Amino acid sequence: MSLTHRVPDLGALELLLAVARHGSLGRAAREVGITQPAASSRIRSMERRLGVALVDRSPRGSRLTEAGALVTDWARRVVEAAEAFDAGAQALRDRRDSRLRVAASMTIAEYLLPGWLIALRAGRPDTAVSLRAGNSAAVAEALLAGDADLGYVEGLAVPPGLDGVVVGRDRLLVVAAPRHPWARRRAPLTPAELAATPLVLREYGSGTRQVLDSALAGHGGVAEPLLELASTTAVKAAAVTGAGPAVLSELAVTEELASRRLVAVPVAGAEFRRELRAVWPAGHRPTGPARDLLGLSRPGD
Amino acid sequence: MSLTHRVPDLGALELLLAVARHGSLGRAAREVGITQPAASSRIRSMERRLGVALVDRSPRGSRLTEAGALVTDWARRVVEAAEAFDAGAQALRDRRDSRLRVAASMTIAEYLLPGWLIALRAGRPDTAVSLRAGNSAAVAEALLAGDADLGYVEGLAVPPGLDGVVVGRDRLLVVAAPRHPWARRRAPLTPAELAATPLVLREYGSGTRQVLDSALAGHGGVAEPLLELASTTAVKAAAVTGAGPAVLSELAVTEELASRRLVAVPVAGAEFRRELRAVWPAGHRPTGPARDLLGLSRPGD
DNA sequence: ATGAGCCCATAAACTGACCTTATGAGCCTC
DNA sequence: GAGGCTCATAAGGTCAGTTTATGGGCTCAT
Repeated sequence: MSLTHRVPDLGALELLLAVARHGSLGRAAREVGITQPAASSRIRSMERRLGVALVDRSPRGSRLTEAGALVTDWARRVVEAAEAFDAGAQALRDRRDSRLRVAASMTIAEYLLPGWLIALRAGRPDTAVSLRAGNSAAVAEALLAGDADLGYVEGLAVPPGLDGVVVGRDRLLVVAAPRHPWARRRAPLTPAELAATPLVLREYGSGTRQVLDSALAGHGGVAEPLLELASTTAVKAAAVTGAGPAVLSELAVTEELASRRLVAVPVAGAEFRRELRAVWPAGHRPTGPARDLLGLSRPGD
Repeated sequence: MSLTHRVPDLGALELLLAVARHGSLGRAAREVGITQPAASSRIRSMERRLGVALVDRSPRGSRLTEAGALVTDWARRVVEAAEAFDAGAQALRDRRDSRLRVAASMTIAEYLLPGWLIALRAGRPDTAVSLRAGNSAAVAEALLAGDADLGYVEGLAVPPGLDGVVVGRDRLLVVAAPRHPWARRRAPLTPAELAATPLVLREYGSGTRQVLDSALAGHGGVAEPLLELASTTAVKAAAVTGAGPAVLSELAVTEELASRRLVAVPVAGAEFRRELRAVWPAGHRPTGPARDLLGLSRPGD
């Protein structure tokens, strides 16, 4: 039936990665903390389930088969997503009294922060991080009230009372399903055309909506939306199924663009960039773990 | 301990997504094929494990909490990776006698094909697909011998005896850890500099290596590699930890670039693009399921 | 050549997570 | 207030994955 019955569980995938690294079932077993027979049986049952031999066993160790190498690469992506899940969830848990309290806008919390937290944990395993997600105003408020040590916002400017540095850039992209007429255009869209067309947008789109509104203000403003949906993913899904063009953060659609489930439509003349900034109360440069995290998120310096 | 104890299993994540979609535990349970009490207990145990309330229960249904919405988005990425795993693995299983036999180069098989197969399954659930991965020569051979119905290759030209269409473009990027001096350069690298620098490269890098060699042939050829590693991921890992600059497919590093674990270094004057092509025996345009898959991979037409 | 040390496989028994069925309680609509 | 929906709790069954114990194959050094 469903995924669960066809895809091995995370433990099995981790075990497979360990086998790939070590070239031995026994040593892989030790790494993930089980005994060798358990590993043997688990890999075998995974091979049965997939119907493909994954490792070549020999008295001198085990190597991945060609198919095994491919499966391992797919498994790695699943495990990496699970690590990001874990890093985010762990930060979400420690509501109060954490050593490092971070407040971030939704896009950053969703797509970037988990990666930074994985890196932070690699360097400082004992740092407990807590995370609050909200719009720019909420982030600023948390920082100024002393409820957060470091913030991340996306938008056009640093909120008043805060200092900040740019840690990345994001673009809003106009995307459409490959079958949509816009996907085949030669000429870029004009801002006026975009403004006149009903789009699929986020409902509570503070970040996205704000940039879009200000970019199109001079062209008559954004048209009445075709659909207003509650989550980024809902918007993506609507766009993929061809409901209409959507405007989404570049970070949210890298996957879909690579696999061509969505196509980016160039727009002439309008600037849809927005800065991603780390912010803190004016005059109080972050110290301690906040400084470490800041360093990870702007690694160029 | 490890990931498995902190991250809910795939079934629980799917259930959570179903709850988000339906706004009700009971209906979500029905969707994933379990009973309502099972769903209730599973969601509860997930909340206990994460230490965060995920859904607001009420006599009129259940809605995600704010934290729940964030967790659900992370969960979705895990589930999507699992779906890609499944699509790939399923194709790998049906070695022989499948209705649609695909041969693809490694990069395409790894990063793009699973997405296309998910889409193919959505439209034609009963099509059994089999997959062989290999370099361009192996793909061509399989097609000409009648062992494959459709092929995908990356490279500079269509192999002799085949027809093909471009289904996408890929760039090779020079990437370095954020702390590497190249990450802070203002001026683009010159091809000669690149050619003179020892790099981290794939060992059996037919595709990547071929493009790199030909692009740098006029500048003295590629220097002796710093490291030669067996998998794309090993190369990425080495680059991230600062072993040295690497040259990798854009498709392989979108994640790392977005989270700034790696930085792309511009190169002046050298063209590192390569075409991704669907190919078939000359004169035998694909029909049936092969045509469907071809349509999915070049959705622009 | 023979024993030590690595590799993996198999067998039997234990454990626990997850499932189902059965039931109850709260809220809303008619 | 009956019937619809919602979710929670309790009791019992099932099965995957675990451990411990054992055996066989290969290689290397003595």
